[in-house]
Amino acid sequence: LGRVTGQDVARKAGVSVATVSLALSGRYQDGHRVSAATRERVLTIAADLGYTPNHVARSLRQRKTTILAMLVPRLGNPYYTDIVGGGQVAALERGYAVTVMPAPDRDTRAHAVRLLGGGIVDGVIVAHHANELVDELRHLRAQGVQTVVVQGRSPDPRIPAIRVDTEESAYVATRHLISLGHRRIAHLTVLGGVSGQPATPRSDRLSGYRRALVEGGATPDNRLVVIGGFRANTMEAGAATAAELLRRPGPRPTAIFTYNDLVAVGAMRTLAKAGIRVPEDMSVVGHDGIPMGAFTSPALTTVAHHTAELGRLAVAMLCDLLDGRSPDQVERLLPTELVVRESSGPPPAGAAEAR
Amino acid sequence: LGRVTGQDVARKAGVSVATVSLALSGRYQDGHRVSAATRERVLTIAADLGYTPNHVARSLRQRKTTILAMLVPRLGNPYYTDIVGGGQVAALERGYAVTVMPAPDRDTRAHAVRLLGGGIVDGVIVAHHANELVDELRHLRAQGVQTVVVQGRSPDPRIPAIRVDTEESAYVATRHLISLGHRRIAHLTVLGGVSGQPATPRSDRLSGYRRALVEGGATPDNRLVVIGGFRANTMEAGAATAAELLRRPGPRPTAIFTYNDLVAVGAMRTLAKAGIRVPEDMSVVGHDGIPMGAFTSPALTTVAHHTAELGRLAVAMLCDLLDGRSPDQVERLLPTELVVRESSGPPPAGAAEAR
DNA sequence: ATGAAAGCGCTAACAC
DNA sequence: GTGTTAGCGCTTTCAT
Repeated sequence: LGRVTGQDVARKAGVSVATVSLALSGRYQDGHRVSAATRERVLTIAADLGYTPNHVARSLRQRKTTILAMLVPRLGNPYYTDIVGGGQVAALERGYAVTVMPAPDRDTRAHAVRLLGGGIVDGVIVAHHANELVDELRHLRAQGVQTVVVQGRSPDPRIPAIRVDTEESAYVATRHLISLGHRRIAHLTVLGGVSGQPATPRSDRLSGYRRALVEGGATPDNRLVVIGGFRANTMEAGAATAAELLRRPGPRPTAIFTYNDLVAVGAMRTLAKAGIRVPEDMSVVGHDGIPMGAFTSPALTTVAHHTAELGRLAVAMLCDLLDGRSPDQVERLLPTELVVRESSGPPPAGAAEAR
Repeated sequence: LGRVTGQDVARKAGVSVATVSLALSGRYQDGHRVSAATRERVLTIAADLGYTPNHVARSLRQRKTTILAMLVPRLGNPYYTDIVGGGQVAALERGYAVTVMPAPDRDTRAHAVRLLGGGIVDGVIVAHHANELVDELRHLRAQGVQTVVVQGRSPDPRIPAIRVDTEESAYVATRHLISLGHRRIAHLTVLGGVSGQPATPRSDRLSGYRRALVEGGATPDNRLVVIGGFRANTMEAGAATAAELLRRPGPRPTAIFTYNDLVAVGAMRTLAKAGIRVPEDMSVVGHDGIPMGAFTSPALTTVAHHTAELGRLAVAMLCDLLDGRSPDQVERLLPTELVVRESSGPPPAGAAEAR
């Protein structure tokens, strides 16, 4: 379908393509300028014809796309989409557009990385359990595509990372429960790992949880740790792991700390169906602070990340990289914030004996 | 940062760039083939050098990007992200990658449309109250970028649309409440409209709601209709409009039908805080069937769209368009499904007198 | 102030 | 089988 090109505009305006480009770019540099008259004419004709410069050709020529990509595992988790939201406003301020590539599985991930490595964007922000994407990150870097990691470790000094200290935030969440008087605290978590290596539960949160437990004089008990599958950071998985927890023999926990807020929401659903009241019978504390947590009943106590800020800063770092400025620090940590709402309270009266 | 090009590979392999292209493309057509030996050599050298074809150059040459864009208002609403998810698998099956462009406001929307019109993708799926995007849609079409509308009207016979009949689904939702015995049914809705024209509440759902009311022998009462602001299809807006509803004088409704599930979740939160039990004191029925609705307490009764299918079919239609096949129908309607969960039940015993 | 020409990296037509 | 050549649509020297 005959797209209208700069050539068409040039012909109709009786000028050269170079002039069309100059007129439209509005760049008044060097001795190169275009008279107000021709400029005007070119502009009207371009508008008449509905001319839009071919962005692909421009990108090829300028070796610059003015587009940033954000690679996320899936859009179903508001945690990632909130990061994207923050990143997008920061990008727009700097003249970049943001495009989101969801890569839920191996195939789409491979496809996405191949494309991104092909220079269709100037840089990419990887918000994607980045520890599992080391190869992909290196590949992108090798192609000259600048990258910044969000909420993952930097695999390379030239790839800056920004994240939240999840060991610490898990510690804070668990300590909150301890300070309420809980001693039997369960943890619902998720399997993770780099391909080719044996899978282990995501260890940061687990160790923060254990640290708080030990510090509070409670002995970590593996029967209280339920490990969901690989992509088990979902409401479904939360419901399933909570059900598994309730099935296990032995005295019940009086509180649950979950991998993230989605898991907490799923767990609360299972508890409600089992007739277990939150927080009277059992407390629930989530992790990451997605908006949904403020609207559940009871509203969810959580350790909130500053998600939008995370995205904002990632974009800022990426733009610095693109401008040739290397960032002051390779790994940047953002603080978290304990948000106490309604789902956490003191353990039930009878629980002390069960201890 | 010296990207490695096909030229580099050619030089090192002692062949021409054309051969490199041929070898890598693996296309065995016409008389054009490359000997197994050179093919092998090119491949290893390419791998050694870490060569990735420049996708921008390829796109320019082939006038084909093999990328599809999905334009969505924002990522915070799972409704849209579920559509994207469905679209993505369909796209991948056909060899296309999907990229998501969130366009929450005027600026980003303009930016996105300019880019998309510049040929950076082969086609775009607009899942974006498309009635408000008529100009943008026409612009894209004029640029030769194929477009398909999801959940909006087709503004042009050459732009196919796929959607759910929301008048009907609102009718079904309301009729469900009527059949449970409710007569005072409130509706929380959202302001919409095309720019330049006076804003009105999104009329489809409102009229389906009214139709069911009239049919059920209940008189529509505007005091029971609360209209949120422009982008009020959120949990926050649901909480606010529900609060507004409770503040209004006159007998309380025994049920609420909401614009969508997010609004329902927000409304349920307000009801819970006001000590109003759902469904014993008041029923709530949502609309669109996002996953979250299955995990609230009580679980949300809703009219589910087949969201993933919507995305899947949109991509199928778009690919047909790209292959030169025009779709059988310009507007395609998908059925909805009433999902009765826990948030709807008979009105409280005393409610009959209040009628 | 404007035009001619080169070239971004790739693929496809054609020649050999 | 493989190399040569042209050209996708744009921007950007360099002349004029």
